[in-house]
Amino acid sequence: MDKKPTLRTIAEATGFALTTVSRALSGDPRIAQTTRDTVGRFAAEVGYVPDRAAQRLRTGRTNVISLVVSAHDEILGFRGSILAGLGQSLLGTRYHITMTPYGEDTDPMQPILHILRNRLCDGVVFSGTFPDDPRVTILTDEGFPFVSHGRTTLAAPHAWCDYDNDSFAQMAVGRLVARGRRRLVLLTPPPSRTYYRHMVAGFRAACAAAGVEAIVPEQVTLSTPPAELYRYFTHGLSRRDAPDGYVCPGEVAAMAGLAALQDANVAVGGKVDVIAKQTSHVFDQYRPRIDTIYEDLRAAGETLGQLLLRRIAGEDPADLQILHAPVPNFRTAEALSTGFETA
Amino acid sequence: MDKKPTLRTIAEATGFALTTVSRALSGDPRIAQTTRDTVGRFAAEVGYVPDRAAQRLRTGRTNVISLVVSAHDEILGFRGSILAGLGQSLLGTRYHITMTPYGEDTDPMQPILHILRNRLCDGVVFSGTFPDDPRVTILTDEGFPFVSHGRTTLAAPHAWCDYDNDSFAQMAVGRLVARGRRRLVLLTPPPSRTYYRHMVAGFRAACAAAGVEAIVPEQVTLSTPPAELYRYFTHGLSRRDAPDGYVCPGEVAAMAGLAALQDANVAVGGKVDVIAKQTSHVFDQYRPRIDTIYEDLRAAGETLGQLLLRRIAGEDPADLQILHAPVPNFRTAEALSTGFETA
DNA sequence: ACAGCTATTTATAACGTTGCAAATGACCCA
DNA sequence: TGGGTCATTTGCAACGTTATAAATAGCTGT
Repeated sequence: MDKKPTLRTIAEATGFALTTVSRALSGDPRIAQTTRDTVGRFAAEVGYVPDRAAQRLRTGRTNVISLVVSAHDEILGFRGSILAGLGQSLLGTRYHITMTPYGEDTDPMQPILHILRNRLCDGVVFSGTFPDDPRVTILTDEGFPFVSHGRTTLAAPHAWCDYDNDSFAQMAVGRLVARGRRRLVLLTPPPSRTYYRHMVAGFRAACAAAGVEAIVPEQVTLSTPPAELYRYFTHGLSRRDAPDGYVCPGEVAAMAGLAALQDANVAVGGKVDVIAKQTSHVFDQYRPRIDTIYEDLRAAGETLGQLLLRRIAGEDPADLQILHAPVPNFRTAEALSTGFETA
Repeated sequence: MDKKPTLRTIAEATGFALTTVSRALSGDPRIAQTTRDTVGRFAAEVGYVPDRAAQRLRTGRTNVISLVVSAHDEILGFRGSILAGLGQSLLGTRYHITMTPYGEDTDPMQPILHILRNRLCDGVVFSGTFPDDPRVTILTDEGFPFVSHGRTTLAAPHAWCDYDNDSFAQMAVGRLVARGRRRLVLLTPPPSRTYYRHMVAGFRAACAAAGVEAIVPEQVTLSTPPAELYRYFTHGLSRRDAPDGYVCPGEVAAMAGLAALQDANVAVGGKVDVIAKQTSHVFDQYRPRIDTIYEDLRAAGETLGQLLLRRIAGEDPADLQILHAPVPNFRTAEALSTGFETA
């Protein structure tokens, strides 16, 4: 493989000046069409691709997007799905993706500050948003393009993509109530997250509207280790006023619950129902079948990418806010009776 | 936030020349210890970090590692786990990670050629290795540092990290035989992959040694859609000479099989056993409990990173080959009888 | 034919870093 | 005193690109 072609290579071969070649390749209208064609053709022929480092040094643009996620966001492909979607939306653009993981012990602010200080990218995507998220504040103040996965309660508008957890909870409650459940439990994310509020609000509202009991445990969350969740479920079963419907907005939590029910010989769908939020396809093959509601993380990643590109292009953040709707995946009557459903 | 400090900032402030500052910061022994201290202290104070683009332009080193994975490698966090481990091993080094996904339709060679042509990184990690993998050939020829997840049958040694699928199969067969199974099926990866050979070899050898029947279906693989796998399993149950043990080296396939058994009212662990390869922790919460064998993809990612760093440092590829051993996760006697086991 | 255009092209200088060759000064020994 | 050695520091150039300002050529209209 011969030496990498540069602008100089092309300039010498075509007889034009360096500047002209550079302009021609960027499609500058000041350069004659014929010249642009000649240069473009030759560039394609030798397989010229601009040197990213040189471009970056000169312009300050990095052509890089950073995905900043907690090393903790690992459960069943959260990270991979977001990443896949992001990659999809950036395919064919000049942008590359770099991953910036941070440990559970580390401050979520640290990677952001590092990026800001060293201009490591042209835009940031992050998840796990808090109501009063300092990352949003500083990025907004600096005028640095970003999109958060999740909303805040901050006054200044910023770009975000979020899942409608309020609707999710309402939909889940609606389904459980339709199946005759009267004492519902919602397992929640850690209360510090913004979406805790949306989810609990939707849950309480729907329960109140339906006139059923709403139980929101405080001692366990979706981040509680599975073994402990298992015990929580097992405990609940033996209580006199045992809950008869569980909303589990996480796959691991749902499986822990289902395991507890099955180990206690409680038929799922009989005395008790469990409804899960599904971000992978695990439950498609799970038995017994349960009702689930999808959250498409890959689509979220794709939206995040698209919004970020538009933000980088200068669009108003207030126009860059997208809420994804939950998609129910409820068992059919047939599946409920036979336990089997053709895929 | 004031302007980003550069070498010049430090040079002017300390009174040393640009070159001296650069050397002092890189710990060059030709620079006096006192100078190094002064410069180092001041750099830390103003928060100097070298500009990656400039370094890269000057030295040709990118300080970037590329993870090249198929957009298809998505199932239950394959990609995320490898990535997490890779990130772990690169934490604290000067390397960043970039993801280069390629579509199922695209040639796996394409991203490699692109990287090679444009020197987009200092080292490559890729997975899904073939026996006669052209990626290995070209990267070796070019002398470009890389580590493959998986082996080849090529003569020239190269750096790799692999999972011992031969042992996996033997271990799985051993367990099934110990439980009295006599007609065993191995679901395989697509035959084009190198590890297909290892796995089938281990499976056949172990079956022969134990004197049990070895069935290796050709019409279905781990990449077959779950619904079709489901039908394959259902079909097998009704045959006169029905298999009584299934080795499923993939979580989705295992769950499809288990769903088929349960829908057909065949007790898992009764007439038939299923043993799965587990790369996430889904089966920890799955009921009925089944025997599994772990493949730690996070550890694989970490090993891949470590090997790549050593390869970049110039170590002989022949010394950079690591095989990860399977870790059995078999049900205890108690769990087998009660169906319950304390976590 | 000449000023005044427009269209197109060009030279030069940076961006921040590091490799190379050379310079400076201090010290030592004859 | 002067040449030689050593430790330390310095100036210059270059990596490949693009922004700025300036130059050139070709035209127009009077």
